[in-house]
Amino acid sequence: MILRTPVAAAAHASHSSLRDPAFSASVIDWQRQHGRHKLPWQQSRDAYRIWLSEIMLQQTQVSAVIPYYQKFLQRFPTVFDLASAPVELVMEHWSGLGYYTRARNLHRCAKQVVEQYQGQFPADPAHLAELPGIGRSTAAAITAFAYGTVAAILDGNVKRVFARVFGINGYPGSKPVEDVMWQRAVALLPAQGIEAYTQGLMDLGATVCTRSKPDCAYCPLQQRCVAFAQNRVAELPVRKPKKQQRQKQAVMLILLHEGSVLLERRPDSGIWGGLLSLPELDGMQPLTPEQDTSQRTATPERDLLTPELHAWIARFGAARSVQLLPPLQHVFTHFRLHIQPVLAQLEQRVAGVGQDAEIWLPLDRADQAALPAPVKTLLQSLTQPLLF
DNA sequence: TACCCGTGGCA
DNA sequence: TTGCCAAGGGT
Repeated sequence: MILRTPVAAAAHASHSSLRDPAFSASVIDWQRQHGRHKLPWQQSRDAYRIWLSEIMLQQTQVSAVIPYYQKFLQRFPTVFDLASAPVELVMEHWSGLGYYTRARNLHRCAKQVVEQYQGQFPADPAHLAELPGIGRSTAAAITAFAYGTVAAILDGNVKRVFARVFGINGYPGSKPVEDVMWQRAVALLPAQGIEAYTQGLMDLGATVCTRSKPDCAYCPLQQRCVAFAQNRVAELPVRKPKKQQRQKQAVMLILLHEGSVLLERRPDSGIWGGLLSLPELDGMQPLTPEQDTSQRTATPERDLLTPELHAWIARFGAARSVQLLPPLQHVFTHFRLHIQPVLAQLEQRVAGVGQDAEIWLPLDRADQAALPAPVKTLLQSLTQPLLF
């Protein structure tokens, strides 16, 4: 395996089979006639202004950026003004735009440009991409607009256009698909007119080849568009696959004595931080998919009513009975929790075991306690034993 | 490598 | 209402 720099890899990937001068010619011609020319950052070739706009536009729509861009430029007219400003002031002017590491990287980048490049943004995208907050695509956009450097961008607009025009299946966010698209992006670069070409790809994606209801009738690439020919415009690019919810399981112990249940206070950080909850015997173990699909049936008792469990219970007293209750699920934003309740009734409670971290709550007060919703539901169901 | 990061607009 | 996603980069 030969290691290559991104630039060398890009050049290597520029297979002649992918070249197609008519593609860039169509984009350039369309951009000059129908593209956007009056955006605030298009009025100069000042690398500082172009850089600022590109950072603000990362994952952010034009309409949201414009007021921030103008206000920012008014307060920080040059890279020197920005570099010498306190980061708190920069954050104030970024507040509301989101993705705040962009603002910190912007400030760091300004300092580096001043210190390492005497305030002049480098014209080599490889050098530019070394700076904080500037990746391969942003570096190419900045150098193309500011210096006319021929380099490829690959943002969300380009990915959408490419996915449709070339009929690329697969999620563009995945590494292999992105690699294919970078190869296309490099191979299709024009020798002349990089500014109009780069802007044209962005404009096409933003105004014609939109995510929903694209204006194929006015698209300069319609004749060569695979998705249009196959009537698959609505299907491409492929949607981001829904990440399968993480599955976790917990065995919760319901230890009863004289109408009260044993609770623990959870750590302040993490799920249910600071709430009271039932003791969890084996923490939250991830479930294998096989286990997940078999959750309809209760875990075999022999697997759960172990000697360790009985020993754990015995610390609190003599158990009259230990039994499994029906499992239940609780859905969080980012994972699904499978709860296996174990009900144990104490004949006698060992005195002095209850430390300050252990709380005995009367069951009839469960509805008022600071309990997680599924735990509260579980405890309340105990007062209606007919359910079991 | 897949996930995280903020906010607003849209269907 | 909810989910998806928009001029990506850092980890």
